[in-house]
Amino acid sequence: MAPPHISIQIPYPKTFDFDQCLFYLDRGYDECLYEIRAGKLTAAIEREGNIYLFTLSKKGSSLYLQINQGQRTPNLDKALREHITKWFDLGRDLTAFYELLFAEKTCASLAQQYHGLHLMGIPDMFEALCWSIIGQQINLQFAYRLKRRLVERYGRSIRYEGKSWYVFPHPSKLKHADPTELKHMQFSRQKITYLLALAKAFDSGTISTQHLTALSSHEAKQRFLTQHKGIGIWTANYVLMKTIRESDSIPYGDSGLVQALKNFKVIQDKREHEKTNAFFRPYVGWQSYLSFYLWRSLYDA
DNA sequence: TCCCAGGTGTCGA
DNA sequence: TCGACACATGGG
Repeated sequence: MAPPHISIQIPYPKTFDFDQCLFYLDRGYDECLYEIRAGKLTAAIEREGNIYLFTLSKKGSSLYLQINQGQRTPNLDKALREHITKWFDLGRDLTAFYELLFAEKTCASLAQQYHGLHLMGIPDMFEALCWSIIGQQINLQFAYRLKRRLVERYGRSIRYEGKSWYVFPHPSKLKHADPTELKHMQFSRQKITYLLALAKAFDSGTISTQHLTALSSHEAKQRFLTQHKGIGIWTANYVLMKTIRESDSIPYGDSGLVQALKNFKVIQDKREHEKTNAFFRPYVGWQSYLSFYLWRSLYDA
């Protein structure tokens, strides 16, 4: 175990506010892959077959990452740094986005209320796709419960101070999951079919982040994803936004997005597609961020 | 009981 | 291409 005083420093851009991000991560759902307590984030991560536990906190103008469990190596330091940078989108400065919000006026309050909130990603594409499928057409509370059952049954874990810390199940493990068992865990037949097919596709290499990022256009990426059963346009856009951080990936039709647009009086009905498009048009380059901020606004509505 | 929730697939016009 | 509908389950 690494001595507790050893920690990795991770710098962040001036538009970043750790507390805003922690608030988003800790919205009161039964999250099973990390824990937030007293301004610190603790989570497990799997690298090169080993599971490590780390805690992330803020001191001054840097984030500090402490490894609680697992042997520390230079490779691990680098991997953790990359993981946090991807998860919190630390490579991005939001100044231009805030200028746009102020210029467009309709949602200018977002720039003030959530200043420093970065788009919280899901770096692992398999996890992002599974999570999208789990969450389709059910309420988030139930979706989190299903995720917990899946993770605790098929995910690897590490013990630390009397508690198990899980990482998301690996495709090679999930592809062998028993459909009957998943049914007992309250997964619908559709979700079971989609999840098992997805696990097989990842395990065989049919779907991979490398394949996806190699495609040239947003449309090509959408097509690549939506040819798989269970992945529709909403899921494709959600994953492109959360995993490879496409800047203009709007999850059209999303019920939360529709609600937020109604709250801001942009639309009155979800079928007002042209009004929605016109609203998003000036935000090219930041449409994913705008969608994310609109989701965030729902928790204060 | 009814409607909705961070949808998707299928079918028929 | 588009709308209607089935799927599936919990919460308000």
